[in-house]
Amino acid sequence: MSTRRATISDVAREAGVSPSTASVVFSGKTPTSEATRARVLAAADALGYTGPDPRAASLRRGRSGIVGVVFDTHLGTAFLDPVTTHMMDGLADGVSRLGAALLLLRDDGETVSEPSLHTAPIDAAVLIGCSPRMRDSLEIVRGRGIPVVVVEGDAGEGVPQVLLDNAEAQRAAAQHVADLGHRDVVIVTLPTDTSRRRGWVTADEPVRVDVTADRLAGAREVFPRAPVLAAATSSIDEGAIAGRTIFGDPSRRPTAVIAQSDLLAAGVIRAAEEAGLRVPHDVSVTGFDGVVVDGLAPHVLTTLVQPATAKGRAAGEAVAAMLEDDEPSGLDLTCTFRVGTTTAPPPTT
Amino acid sequence: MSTRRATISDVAREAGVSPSTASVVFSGKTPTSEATRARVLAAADALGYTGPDPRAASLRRGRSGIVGVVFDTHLGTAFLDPVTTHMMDGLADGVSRLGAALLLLRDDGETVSEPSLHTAPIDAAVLIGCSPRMRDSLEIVRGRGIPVVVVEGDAGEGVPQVLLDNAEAQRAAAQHVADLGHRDVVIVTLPTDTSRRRGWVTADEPVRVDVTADRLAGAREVFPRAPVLAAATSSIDEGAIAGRTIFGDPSRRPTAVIAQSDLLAAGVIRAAEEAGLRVPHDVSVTGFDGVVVDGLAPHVLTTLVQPATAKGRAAGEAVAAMLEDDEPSGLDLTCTFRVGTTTAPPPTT
DNA sequence: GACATCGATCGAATCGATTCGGCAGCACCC
DNA sequence: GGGTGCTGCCGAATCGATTCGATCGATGTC
Repeated sequence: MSTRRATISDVAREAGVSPSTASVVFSGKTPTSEATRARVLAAADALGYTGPDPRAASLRRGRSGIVGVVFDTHLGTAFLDPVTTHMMDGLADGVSRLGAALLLLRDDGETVSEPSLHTAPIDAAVLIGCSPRMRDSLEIVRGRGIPVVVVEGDAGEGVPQVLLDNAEAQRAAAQHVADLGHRDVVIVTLPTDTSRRRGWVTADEPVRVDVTADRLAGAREVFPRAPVLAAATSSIDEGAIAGRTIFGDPSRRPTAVIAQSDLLAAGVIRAAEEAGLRVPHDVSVTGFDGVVVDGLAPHVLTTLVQPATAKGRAAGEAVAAMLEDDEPSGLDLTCTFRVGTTTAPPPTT
Repeated sequence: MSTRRATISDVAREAGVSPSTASVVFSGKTPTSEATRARVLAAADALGYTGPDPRAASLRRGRSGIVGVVFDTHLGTAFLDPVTTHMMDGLADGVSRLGAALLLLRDDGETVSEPSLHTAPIDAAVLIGCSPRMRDSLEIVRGRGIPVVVVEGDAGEGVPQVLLDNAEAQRAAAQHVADLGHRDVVIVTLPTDTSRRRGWVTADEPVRVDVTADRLAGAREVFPRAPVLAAATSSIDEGAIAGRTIFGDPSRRPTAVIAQSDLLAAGVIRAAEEAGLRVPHDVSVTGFDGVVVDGLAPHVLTTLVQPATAKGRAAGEAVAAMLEDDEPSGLDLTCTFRVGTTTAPPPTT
């Protein structure tokens, strides 16, 4: 019974047509008469043939219908971030017009087991962010001649990018804080490197993650001398850790904290409240992303709302365009500044 | 310049060996002399050959190294649920020993564009949950002769399942509530159907989603007559909506709410507090899942902690086993009951 | 010195479908 | 009735790699 599965040739023979005709019945690339069509379908049914083998089809076609999405973290970690989640959603939408599915790929440098970038049957790749490690991934993918789109990262010539006006947006938020009268500000950043080190960042230390660097640059335009504290990841817990560091020494408390993500901001707020500070009365906090942070109520974060879903969709559409030999068009998206209830003038002491 | 890419035959010719030898150098399936190995690698380098075409390889091998994960929701929606997220993480781990990657597939019934279950080059599939729609997916996949593992769903003979003791666990939690003295209880369920209808569920109404049905059965063992309210999805917001419905009429307020997920429970708690009720003094709330719900502090949810990551890993390993022709072993996992600060005896009025 | 042994390499078949030029049949028109 | 234009189907080449039995030298043994 369990001999090998039927092939399209078997079906063709059973239906009394040539393999090419049978193929055409399934793909619909060429018109066929209603009669043969029915015969082929009946034969397929009789033989339990469920359609062309995608492996063979993709070899011949040179297309697999799969777009790889490359992360540089544990998937669970990546999906913890609502921004990523929304972006994936947009991405799925964006590539769906291609009829493509998304393959989750992780490039953590030294994975030996190999479903990796080197060997995955993908038509195109989307790189999320652009840490140094990602740059390696980029090389690999380009080496394979696979079209690639980079979301929020600098990718070099010929690679369409989906960018956010991180620097300018963050500058605007910082300016808002400055306009309120704050002078004593601490900046809490996203990871500065893939090594995920946590701690104070000196002024001349290189920041290797584009998003982090851009937002930092924007904030520094307004507050060039503000102390900078890097978090190990974007999460409420990490924000709280940073917050405890910041508010731990009562003699050196800032009047405002500029966080590079909403999750971090939420954590900072939590830490502030733990330390007996009221937000925004004693300390102002700004975020970045504009995601819904559960448990932040009744606060409404002053933040930069970024179009996360649109970002994903744009990337998906750029991929689709490249695969259809259209011009690979990148896209620059802009954030919207939203004033919430977590910023106010500094305490008048 | 941009002629077609080099093939392994080109490399072989350039290196002065046969294609088979070149192939073997890349796959390492057969020992080769150091000298030829070096020559082949050099030739590959010279021609810009970056390794075997995965499409051709997978055709010949009959394996693609890809495991499909099938969802029946928007991906963004699915990933909003921390349980799913953790499970994906475990899954990625579990299949990694195969060197396989995960392909995100959505089966929303009528998608016409076709990266779908019918045509995806997957070696195996993992179905998450088992709504009626999923049962169709199951048929499709089995029709293609692809090994499949079902997580928390009834799949029929021969399909390994990764199950949770939903009914028993929920019964235990309900019993705890009963032991505290509660008699007036409302149950808030996960969606009962893919149509995602929200609202009261009558006693004889069929519940088509296995997880929902099992947990409901467990709760009903203790509270057979408790009113049942279905949420449209598992989220804090939905929980809050349900909570507002429940606490909206002051004359008919229950003393305890059994929610089928932590997110729902968190929402119910929020709604209770909106209505001026204190948890657990005025109303007790239990959850299910044991995930970390941001913003629930200072409450610690009384809930059933499920091993979400282990669930995913088990599914991944079952897949790996099937592909290696081992016995497909399912697994029954158990939840741990955790008493938190959201349950207490009913108010003594 | 002949023969068995072992390791590295080669040849040819194969995986399963798609594609495209060509060809047969038919209807239509003048 | 012969030429023209369509439709619908067929054949054969092709996509790029893998696999396995055969081959070929070289080494080791008696």
